[in-house]
Amino acid sequence: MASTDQLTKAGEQALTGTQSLADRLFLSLRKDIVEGRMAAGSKISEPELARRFDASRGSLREALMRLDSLGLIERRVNVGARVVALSDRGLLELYDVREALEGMACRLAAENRTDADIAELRQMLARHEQQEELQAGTAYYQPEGDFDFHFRIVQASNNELLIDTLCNKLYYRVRMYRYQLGMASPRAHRAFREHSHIIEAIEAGDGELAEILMRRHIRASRSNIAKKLSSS
Amino acid sequence: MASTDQLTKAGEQALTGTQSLADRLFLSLRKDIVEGRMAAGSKISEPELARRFDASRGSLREALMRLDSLGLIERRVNVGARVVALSDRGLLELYDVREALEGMACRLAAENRTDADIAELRQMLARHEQQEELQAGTAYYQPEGDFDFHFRIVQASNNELLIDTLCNKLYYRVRMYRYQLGMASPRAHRAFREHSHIIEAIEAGDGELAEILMRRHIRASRSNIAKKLSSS
DNA sequence: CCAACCAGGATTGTCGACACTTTTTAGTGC
DNA sequence: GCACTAAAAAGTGTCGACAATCCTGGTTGG
Repeated sequence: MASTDQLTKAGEQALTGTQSLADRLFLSLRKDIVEGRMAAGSKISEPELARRFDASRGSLREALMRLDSLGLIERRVNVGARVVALSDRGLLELYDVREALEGMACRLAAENRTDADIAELRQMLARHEQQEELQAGTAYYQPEGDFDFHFRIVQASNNELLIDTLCNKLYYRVRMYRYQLGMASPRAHRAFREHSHIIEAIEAGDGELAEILMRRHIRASRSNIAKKLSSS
Repeated sequence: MASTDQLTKAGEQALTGTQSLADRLFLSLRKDIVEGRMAAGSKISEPELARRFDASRGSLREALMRLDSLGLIERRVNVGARVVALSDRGLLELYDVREALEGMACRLAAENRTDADIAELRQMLARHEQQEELQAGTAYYQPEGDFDFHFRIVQASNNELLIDTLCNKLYYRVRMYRYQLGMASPRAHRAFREHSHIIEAIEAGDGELAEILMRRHIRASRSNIAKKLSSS
């Protein structure tokens, strides 16, 4: 339950200019929820949080409102807010939505590809390969490497709505599940090859193939998780 | 600019129980934006709106916060909020996201179909057919009928995240474009046949086909719009 | 004439206090 | 001991006021 308690007042405001107190509260709370410092399903007390962050309840409520529309907390009128509960079903639903959206993102990335995008994707893949050779085995398909990959492809889709929906909304829920259920998948080598083939399809401008490969990639991950869930 | 000015204090609270003032403000403003009573791209003055709705700025700000995360307004720190601007690009982006998500919804609806869902879909289609025969021609593919159809299928997907994303978020943007650009498509008969085939695929439990047909259906509509846009 | 600068006014961000609702707790009767 | 009631405590919803910031128009200097 112990939180960071320190709002990075100066940090992170390079890009967007100054940010409000409510913004910082929002970012800080989002981090705490995603990384499990606020337990999933636990109740949220506005006065207590306001004291802890040394802010007024009004500003805090603004932050909570935004967490609500991110789907990270649930609010009920006159009752209060709780951190959203994690469930097997919720995780599987997330995979289905990602399959649809990231498949489309991958198709668009292939259709609108630019030299810069491809160069960056290839470079990232090379980095991952190096890393994989070093820590042969289970290391690659980790939050970091895998996430970078998916994140980058979505960015290359050139569809603002898609980028916003995935990168600014859904991915926080994904991260929350990863952190808290500790998804260390044993699909390291296979996942790397799949990533490689996806980039090839994008480079070739083959949107249809790129989408199919991305969907398979995500579906395979989903099956893997589903199997693990059913056996516990 | 003249608004409804009357918050339905009693209405709509049957399902969720009592709703807060901020809730009602949110619903009312959302309606005004979607239906164009607040012009797209226009600036929003918090004090003015608060006076108009006879509410405090705090409650109003809560409503604005939620409109922001719906993507219906855009806020900038210390500057204020504007109703989101409509653009050709934004409309086309919306279609791509819908194609991905509704395609998936359609697949899931086929895979998890229930007798109740199918009965309701068939019944709705029959209603639309009747309506089409009456007003032969351009009447069917109208906001109402078409929207009901897509809405119902998404509901049948049995994926809470998908339902929430489409029905409680994206569709308001869709409605906004429909209202304000007045999309009266001449695809009446064809669209109806497409709907019919989609339902058949769902009824047959053929998720793959159902998804393909839905994606084609949406993509055809997108092409239609794209053509119209480029010729103006 | 144009650019930079500087009030004045208006708008946004933040706060503390009050009203109402829900939950908890203490008490009473059976 | 248990169920029901009622008071009190805690929590949420709403409001009005103050402080910080931004936009507007006019002014000054080059």
